[in-house]
Amino acid sequence: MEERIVSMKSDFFKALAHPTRVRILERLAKNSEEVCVCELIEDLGVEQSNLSQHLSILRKQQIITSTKVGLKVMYRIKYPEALTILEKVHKILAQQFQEGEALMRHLADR
Amino acid sequence: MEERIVSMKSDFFKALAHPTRVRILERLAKNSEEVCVCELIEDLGVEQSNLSQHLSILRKQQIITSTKVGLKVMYRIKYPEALTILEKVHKILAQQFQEGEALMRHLADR
DNA sequence: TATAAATATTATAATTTTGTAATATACTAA
DNA sequence: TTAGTATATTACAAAATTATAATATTTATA
Repeated sequence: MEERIVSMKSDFFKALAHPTRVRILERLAKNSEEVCVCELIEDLGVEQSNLSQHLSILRKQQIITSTKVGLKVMYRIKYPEALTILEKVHKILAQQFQEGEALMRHLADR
Repeated sequence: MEERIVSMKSDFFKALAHPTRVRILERLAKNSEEVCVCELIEDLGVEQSNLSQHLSILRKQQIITSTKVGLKVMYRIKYPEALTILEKVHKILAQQFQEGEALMRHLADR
């Protein structure tokens, strides 16, 4: 049971473990209103099909939700706590930058 | 450049996106002291080689650090903020449980 | 009803991640 | 120096993730 919770936590992190999905959340965070898929396609510059799959992954984790309005589908963040997690990661990276570690490590692995 | 930061954020989440790595962090969080690899092997019940690789991934992201003491290598959490992130995820899951969503979704995808 | 627009789903090949097994390294003690 | 202990690294096959392309679904409108 504890086993299962751990697995659910790692699933949560998996949902955030892709640049496009991080960008989706940051875009939704910007104007805390709903954003339609069409606008996300424009702003993020990714393929419609690809974006749709990434949205699906975030939706399954209940990090975002959507409502259909006419032809369009509007997405918004469901758990604002997810945003504070993103902010915390940003702060950790900032700290690592100060110590000169973050960028070097990042560059090393490419 | 912003592009690169987004990529570093998703790399950070990737480091947490595995049950064994979540368990490593939670084990290190328990007694906020150092823990040797041998103890982690015991407690987590995973292969030595496998554990070592997971430790390596967390080390690269600077989430943990190690010091060698004789034959043993002691690990500890480097950025305590990483733990608060884990706690936040726990709270989000708890909320989702209350709404009856979390477990169902988890079970559905197996 | 037929067409078009917006989004989702499916299939699939390429890439990445993972676990196991084997080997290597670093340190201690005899 | 030799043997033993603790941990890391490497090689590789299996499993999971990803992007692209093709197709399907839903809704609006002519």
